[in-house]
Amino acid sequence: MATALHTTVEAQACCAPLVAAPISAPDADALARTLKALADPTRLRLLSLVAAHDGGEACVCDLTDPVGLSQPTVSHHLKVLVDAGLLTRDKRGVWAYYAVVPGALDSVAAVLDTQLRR
Amino acid sequence: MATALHTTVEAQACCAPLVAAPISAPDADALARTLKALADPTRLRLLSLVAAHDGGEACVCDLTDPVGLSQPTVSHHLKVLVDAGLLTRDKRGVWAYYAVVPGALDSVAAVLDTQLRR
DNA sequence: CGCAGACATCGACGAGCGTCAATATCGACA
DNA sequence: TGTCGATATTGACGCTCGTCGATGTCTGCG
Repeated sequence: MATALHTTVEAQACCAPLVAAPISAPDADALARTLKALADPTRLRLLSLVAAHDGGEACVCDLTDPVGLSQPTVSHHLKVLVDAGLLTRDKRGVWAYYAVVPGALDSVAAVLDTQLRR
Repeated sequence: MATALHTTVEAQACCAPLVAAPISAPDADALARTLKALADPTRLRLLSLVAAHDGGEACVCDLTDPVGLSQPTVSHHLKVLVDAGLLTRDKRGVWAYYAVVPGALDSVAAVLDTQLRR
């Protein structure tokens, strides 16, 4: 589904007029959906493992052992991350290769700084 | 309890050697605790409302109406945010004034960029 | 074709979360 | 002292989440 986080980021990320108006309810909902996908230690480790892997991509078999969970559980977490727009899935032959979406984390960080700073 | 997020941030936030090694399990746990506090639309709105309020602080009575929830529920969410180290509580007389912790959100954003970028 | 392996889906279970009404606590003020 | 008002705490409810074992689906290979 890839929640878009289309919150209007000000022209420049640095030194915006700080918090002018509070976040709207729909924007808060969208941000919360993305953060909920991130707010799990296993998913953070999976994201990190994929990012640190050779070529920036990894298949499920590379990730099952490091996190110490069953294969269905790892597949479930990866699906959550893909649905949140944080990971991409590329099935080549028998293997499914996951890679981090380039700007996704930056967007989250930018919204946090822009909308909630003081 | 104020989870510290003491993950060692590289010397400069910009252009670090990207993801060298995956996040450790304890670090992932600490980050997840903070993100879990953020991953709720009501708490995001409360954080935003406090940040946007005059003087950077607000009491419970200022926040109950905008979010449309009961007073105990708002108090509960504020306690979660304080326990996560994202808000401070200052009780003056009958009122309790909440304010955003200056660097907290920046830390979260920095860890996201540093540990999970590619 | 038939088998083996990689991954996804399903169903179920226990734990945790968000919300509320009811109640408790505490400070201000008459 | 006694009452009022602002906030915190408690107990309960329904719902969501993380995890697993079992099973389904699809690909490559003999």
